[in-house]
Amino acid sequence: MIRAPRGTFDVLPDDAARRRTLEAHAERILGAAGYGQIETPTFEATELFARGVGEATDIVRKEMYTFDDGGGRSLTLRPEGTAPVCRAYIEHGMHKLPQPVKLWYLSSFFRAEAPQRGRYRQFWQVGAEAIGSAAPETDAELIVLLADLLGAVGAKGVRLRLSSLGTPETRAEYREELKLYLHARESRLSEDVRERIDQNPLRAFDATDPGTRDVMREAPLLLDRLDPQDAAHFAQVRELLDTGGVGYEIDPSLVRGLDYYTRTVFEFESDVLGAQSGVGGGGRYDGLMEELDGPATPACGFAAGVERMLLAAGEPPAPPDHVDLFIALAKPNGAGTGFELSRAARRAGLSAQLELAGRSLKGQLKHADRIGARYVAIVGDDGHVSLKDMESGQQRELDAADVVQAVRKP
RNA sequence: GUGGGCGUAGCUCAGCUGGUAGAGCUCCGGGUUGUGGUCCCGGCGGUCGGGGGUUCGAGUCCCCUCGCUCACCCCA
Repeated sequence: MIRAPRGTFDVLPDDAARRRTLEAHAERILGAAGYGQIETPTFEATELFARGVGEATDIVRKEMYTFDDGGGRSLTLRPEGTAPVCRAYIEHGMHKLPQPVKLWYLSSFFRAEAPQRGRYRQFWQVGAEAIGSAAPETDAELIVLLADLLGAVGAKGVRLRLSSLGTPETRAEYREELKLYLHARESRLSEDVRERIDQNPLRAFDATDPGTRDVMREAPLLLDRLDPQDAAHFAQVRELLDTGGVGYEIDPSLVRGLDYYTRTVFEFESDVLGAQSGVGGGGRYDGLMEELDGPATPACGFAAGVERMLLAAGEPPAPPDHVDLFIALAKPNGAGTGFELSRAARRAGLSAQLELAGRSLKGQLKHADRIGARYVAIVGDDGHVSLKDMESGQQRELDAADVVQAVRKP
C-alpha cells in the first residue's frame, strides 16, 4: 500500500472544517488590523533561505528539501515564510507604498525533521509581517494580534515568553563576550554546546545538561548589554503589553532559531502540547531586508503553527451536518425525477442529497437519518412524491414540483 | 541520526504457559413484499506489518527488516 510520505498527513473533511474556521479567525483578526493576504511560491531559490534564514541554523544546515530544477538552478521547498515575504516586498518595490506594509499568509512549509507530536515535514503556519515600521507599537500590536488569534481559536494553557536580542551591533559585541565566557569554561560544557560556541553561542542558554546549565547561570545576559535605544524600545513594548493587560514573562534565554531576529523576540507556548510546546512566535528583523539586497527596512512579524494551535485547542464539538433534503428512490424508475428534484432543490439554496448507492428503501431512510436530513422525499411512480418530515415522522403526498417549496418553509 | 513504546477486520481492540483467527463499532441485507432512529438475525471484511528460523503445529517463541508513535535535538 502506498502511504502518505513520512511526516505528512491527509486533511480529512472533519479536520478541514476546523482549519477553515481557524483561517476565518485569522482573516477576520488580521484583516481588521489592516493586514492584506499574500501568497508566495511553494519553492524559492535556495539562496533566499541560505542568506535569509542563516547558514548556521539547523533549518539551512540539515532540514531543507532542496532540489535541482533540471536547468542548473537550486530550488528549495520553503521552510519558513518571512524570507519569501521580504523577497516579494523587494521584488515588487513595496517600499514605495505607504509604510508599514502589513501582510499575512496561511501557507504550508517544509522541513526534513523527525516527525513527532505537533511536528511534521509539511506543516501549515499563519504568519503576519509588518514591514517598514520600527515603532515598538508594531511589535506590541503583532503580539496582541497573535494573542487574539490564539484566544479565538481556543488554544489552552497558553503563556507568553518575551525578550530582546538588541541590534546587530550590540548583539555582535555580546556574542563575542559570551564566546569568551564559554571558551573559558569549555570543559564544563556539553559536547554539543562546545562545538557550536563560535557558530551560535546563544544556543547554550537552551541546554539541558547540568554542567552547561551551571555555567549559564553566571553567564552575561544580552538584556543587560542592550544599548539605550534598544532598552528603550524593549521597555516601550513591555509598557504597551502591561497597559493592554497582556501577561508575559521575561525570558533572557529565549532564542529563536532563525538568525535574522533583532530586538524583540517572543514565543507563545502551550503546556498541553507535549515536547513541541511552541504554538507561535516571532519578533523583529530589522536587518533581514538588507541581507536580501533590499533597502534598509525595519520589520516585525510572527508565525503560528496551524496544527499546534488546533492541538492546543483540543477537540471541538462536531459541527452538525446540515442536510435539508434527502431524495430516496422507492422504485428504480424514479431516478430521473429524483435527479431533477435534487437540482431544483440546490438551485433554491437547499442542501440536497440524492440516493447514489442503490440501497433498499429501508436502507435509504436509515442513511437519511444518519446524515441528519430534515426531510426525505420518497420518489415513487409517475412523479409522485411522499415527503417525510424526519423529526415528526409525518408524511404527505405531493407532486414533485411542490417539494422544494414545502421544504423551504417548514 | 539516537532511544523507548506499538504494529491482529475500514475504526477501537481482545486473543492465557504455541493447538484450526474473535468482539464492538461502521457498512450492506433481512425481520417490516415501498418507510429511519430502539431491538433481533445474517452478511461483507484479515497474506495477524514483511522475511527468515525453531516446532508435528507460530498471531503467540527467536533473529532480521519495514512502518507508526513518543522523546532527544530543533522548532510552528
